[in-house]
Amino acid sequence: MANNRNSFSIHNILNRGLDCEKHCSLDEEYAEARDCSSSSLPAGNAGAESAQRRISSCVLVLDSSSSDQHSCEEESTGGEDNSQERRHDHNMDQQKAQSCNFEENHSKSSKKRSRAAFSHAQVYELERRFNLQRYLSGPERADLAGALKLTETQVKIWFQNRRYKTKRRQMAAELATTPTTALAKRVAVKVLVRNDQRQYNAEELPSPSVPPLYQSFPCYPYMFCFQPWISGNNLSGGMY
DNA sequence: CGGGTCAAGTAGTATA
DNA sequence: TATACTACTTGACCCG
Repeated sequence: MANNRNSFSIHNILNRGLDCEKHCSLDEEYAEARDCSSSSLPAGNAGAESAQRRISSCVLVLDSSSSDQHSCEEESTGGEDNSQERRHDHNMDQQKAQSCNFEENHSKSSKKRSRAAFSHAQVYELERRFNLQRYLSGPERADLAGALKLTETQVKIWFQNRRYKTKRRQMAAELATTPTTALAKRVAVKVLVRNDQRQYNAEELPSPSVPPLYQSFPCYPYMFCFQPWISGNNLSGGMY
């Protein structure tokens, strides 16, 4: 699991947010969701569709008011009566109970884990901030957490998950656009014949029993991008 | 009901 | 050593 770590410096971190903005902006995701949301969604774009619903509703909220918790609660009592809104109502109730007592809930080792779902306004603001910068300093995180009525831990985890999600999507996109021939394994092959002359003795020939590839490379999801035979940096998980 | 999404949990690592 | 990171994994929830 820890085999493919990429070390990074503060310099990388500070530059990363700007470098990757073109790949993973909210606008792009929203546009992509819009493009795919009509008929015949390919497999895997269900999320894009729901993202569209989610984001568009966020825009509706935030266009007309601020992004604080009050506007959020007002939104949930608005005219829309779809399931998303019902979910949101539930989320808000859940959050009233959870978000304020987040640390306490964590100290209790309850068997049943509850999943706090953030409100539209909270997600929108988190996304907006994520587009500006992928990493938050301590004070920045505290400010954002305070503004969104979340804990610093929740903001930190959200950014961690968001970075990983972006990376996964980018890797999947790269994989989809990379021709399969480019992923073919490069194998060092001994030159057997050169200028019509044999370059080997019969006993030098390798054993025909070559173990199958899958024995050498366990099948982790997303790991196939880090196959060691791919030289260069194009697919080496080059961190955005 | 299966699969996707998401917040949180976990393990290992880097850094101050 | 504490903290935050990545790279998953887990469990709850939602949707077709």
